[in-house]
Amino acid sequence: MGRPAKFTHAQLQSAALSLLDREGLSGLSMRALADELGTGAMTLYNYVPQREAINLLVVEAVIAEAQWERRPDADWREEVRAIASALWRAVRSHPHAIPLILTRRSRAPAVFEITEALLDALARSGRSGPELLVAFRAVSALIMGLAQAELAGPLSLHAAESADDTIARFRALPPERFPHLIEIASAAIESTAEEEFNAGLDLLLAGLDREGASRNTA
Amino acid sequence: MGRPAKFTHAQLQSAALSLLDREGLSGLSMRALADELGTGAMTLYNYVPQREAINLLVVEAVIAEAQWERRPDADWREEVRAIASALWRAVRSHPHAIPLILTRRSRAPAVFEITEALLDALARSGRSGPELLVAFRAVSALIMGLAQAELAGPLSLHAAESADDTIARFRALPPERFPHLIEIASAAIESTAEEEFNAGLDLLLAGLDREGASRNTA
DNA sequence: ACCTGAACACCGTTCAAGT
DNA sequence: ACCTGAACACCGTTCAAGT
Repeated sequence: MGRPAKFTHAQLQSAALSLLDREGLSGLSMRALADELGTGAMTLYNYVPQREAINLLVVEAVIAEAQWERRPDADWREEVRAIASALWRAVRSHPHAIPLILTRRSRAPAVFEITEALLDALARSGRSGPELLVAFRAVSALIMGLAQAELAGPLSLHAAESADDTIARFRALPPERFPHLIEIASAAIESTAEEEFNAGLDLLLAGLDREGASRNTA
Repeated sequence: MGRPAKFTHAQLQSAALSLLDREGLSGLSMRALADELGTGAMTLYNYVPQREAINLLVVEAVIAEAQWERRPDADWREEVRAIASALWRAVRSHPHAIPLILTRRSRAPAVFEITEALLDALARSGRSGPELLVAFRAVSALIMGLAQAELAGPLSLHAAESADDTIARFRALPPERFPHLIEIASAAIESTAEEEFNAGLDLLLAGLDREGASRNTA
């Protein structure tokens, strides 16, 4: 922590994120990031011990974008929904960062805040200890899994290939072997990611509700 | 096609997977894979158009390992559980492949088979079209998200750091700000990945059951 | 047809040197 | 203390050449 210093940590962070958004995962290199900042590659090592720290910086930035209205006295289902949606939206708005987030989200300090908020909401369903852990695991797995699914295709229409190509690829499958695959591919064409996320979360919330209720009455 | 050919496709595939298992994601390079096979890097391009095809080969191999007992007349919940567990186990036994699987699973033909089987089981809950799509999305997001969560820590004890280190890291968090985080970290120490997976899947199955039931009686 | 070495344009990072 | 160019050990891939 000396004097002037050419860049701030925040400058590195936002330059890295915008470079990633613009050029994709393979475009985020030390050399390219240095270029983006108008300096040489080695200068970055004055701010960061290794390349991996840039990845963490990016994950931190994306998670920090998740903002929601805190309402500690709202129904716990509403609160879970608000937090989960905020996280899902933040992640989705930086699709190239998703592989990084999936593998590093728990090493980013910013995730502690939103995780604690989610846990607080889930705890109000009457869970604690191992049950709280499982509820948390399930909700966050669902959020990240659904955010990811969009990128992984082939049910996604927003990938490199067009909707027509996707339909064509599924039409090419033998219908007697893959009738349901063809069925959901058709359904996917008419649905949006938001609808699917909300409906998927509803399924899990129904399970959380029911399991909580059955235990409360037992 | 062609004559002799130095290697079979299956040889490439299993060499790539064992190299990945042994050396990790960064150890799986064209040059290292060629070494593993006792040839030069450029030879691989006789079998594969680009590096990315190696990734797909690996994903294909892992998914193909998911085997389960087909029982088309069993209760749909049991069938979903059997298929989901098989997939989860296959993925978990190749942890270094997880980032590849997450982002490429739907481009691997082997995934069509198991997906159709999962869809068939889910369809027996009385769902079709958009509802079947959402049920499928939720189940597969949960499987992949839970398989991934283990690697991402910090609630994982199987990562590079020891259990004591993990506990210490959470003890260092201010308890008044992160009470629930500390609570589930303690719970995680005494639970296994299998227990968490089964309990998480139970939550979702309860939701699938309830939503299905309410619709059937409406 | 299948094979392969040399070479090119990239990486992250070490080292040694500058102020 | 912060900065930085040269150099090293890697990448994936093109090209041109071998059988």
